[in-house]
Amino acid sequence: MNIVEFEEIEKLRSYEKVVQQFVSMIASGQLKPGDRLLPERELASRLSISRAVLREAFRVMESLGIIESRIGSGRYLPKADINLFGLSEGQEHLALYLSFMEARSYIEAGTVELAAKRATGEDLERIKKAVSVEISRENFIKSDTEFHLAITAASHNSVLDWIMGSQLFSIYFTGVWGSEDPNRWKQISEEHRAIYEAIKKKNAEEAKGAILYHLERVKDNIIKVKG
Amino acid sequence: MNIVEFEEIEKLRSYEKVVQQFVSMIASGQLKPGDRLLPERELASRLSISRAVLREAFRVMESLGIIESRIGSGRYLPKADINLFGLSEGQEHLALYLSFMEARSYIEAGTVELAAKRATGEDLERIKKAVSVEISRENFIKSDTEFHLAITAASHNSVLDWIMGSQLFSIYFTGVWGSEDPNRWKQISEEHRAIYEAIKKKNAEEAKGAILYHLERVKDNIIKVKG
DNA sequence: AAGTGGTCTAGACCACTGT
DNA sequence: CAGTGGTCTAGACCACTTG
Repeated sequence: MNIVEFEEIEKLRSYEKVVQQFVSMIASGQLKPGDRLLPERELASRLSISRAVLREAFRVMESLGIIESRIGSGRYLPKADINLFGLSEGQEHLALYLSFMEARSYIEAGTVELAAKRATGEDLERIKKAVSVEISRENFIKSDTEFHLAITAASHNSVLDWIMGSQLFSIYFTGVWGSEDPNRWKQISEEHRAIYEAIKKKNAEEAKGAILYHLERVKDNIIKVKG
Repeated sequence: MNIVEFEEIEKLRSYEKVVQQFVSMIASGQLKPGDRLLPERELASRLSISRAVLREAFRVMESLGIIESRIGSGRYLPKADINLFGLSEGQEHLALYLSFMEARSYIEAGTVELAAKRATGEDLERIKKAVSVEISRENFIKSDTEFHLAITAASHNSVLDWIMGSQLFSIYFTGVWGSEDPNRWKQISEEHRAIYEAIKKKNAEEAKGAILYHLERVKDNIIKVKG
């Protein structure tokens, strides 16, 4: 996984910018499951891009499962299974988030376990650096994401790497789920540090326990705030 | 995840057919890491499709990480170390496959655990049906894939569903890893059945143990044959 | 019937790479 | 310099869904 360096980029292709724009609208909740997008032709003119580029973006989003095209009808955000977590209408957003956290608990149980076994000195440096950053409102998403991707890289498994770095996952990582509570920021730092220490000690079981605890806390915190 | 019914479909969009064609060429080893594809304009005329459709296909493959576009140079299959295929080469080939199996062990530990908790009668029917098929050389990939996707569906987690059903995973599922040994087919059926029974009993721990055992056996079998 | 996605045509110009 | 991807234009026709 590449480190996301916010300074350099900006050389994205047109279609990638479009995807990012939609991804962030989904992440922020401006676009919700079940919503219908504007017609392709109209969207193209509003965004000042050609239909061709817009369609490239749609294809990618389609393959990510974040939109559905229905011939003769339009493009939609797939409806979420809200029943699952005992949620009610209007909480589809939260339903998706809980599925995501659930999936992460399995996937990251894997990445930390492997990281504990395989992390090189360089890997540990990157994780340590991510842990050292003091969390603030501004850098919350960036530093949290970097911490989890640093562990992923240390797991040296290209498939897990692909999953954690996928555009779909970035929807959640860049979502509106950041905590506003400075006390929670401190706790997060401590939880991250515990994971780091366990990996450094090459104690896979401890690392696994630490990340599961961390993800559980993250989830509970969101439910408390949004649920 | 939708059930793949080979009888009905065929109504794929043009770009999906193109993606499938490339995916199967990668899975079969006709295309290898480092290979350069033909120029976009030439490929379009050879496949008798418009440049626009071909580009849609390339965008999707790009987002899957299975091709890279280099302006002014061409499109390439990523080199072996970072990439996710190489299914017909020697050693990297195997390393990649092991990454995949490793990732699956974590992900499917999740899907079976959740399936044991959440599977509906309908879900169990689908899994049972998949287990009931007698494995042969012809249906090996299809029936094995269907079994694992049926469990995934029963987990009722859209994120895990997306991962297991992704085109990237299909490269491995449709790869050259099928066993040729009829005795092994029988064992696979038994292992599948054990997983099914555990899910049916809603015994998550047993289901987890059963799938980890199964995946371990699959892996060992491949190493024995290909390693 | 109108709206919308799916696909195509037949070009064009730019930016970049490699020789 | 020629080749190649990135993007665009300005249309067109078909198949399908919805009212």
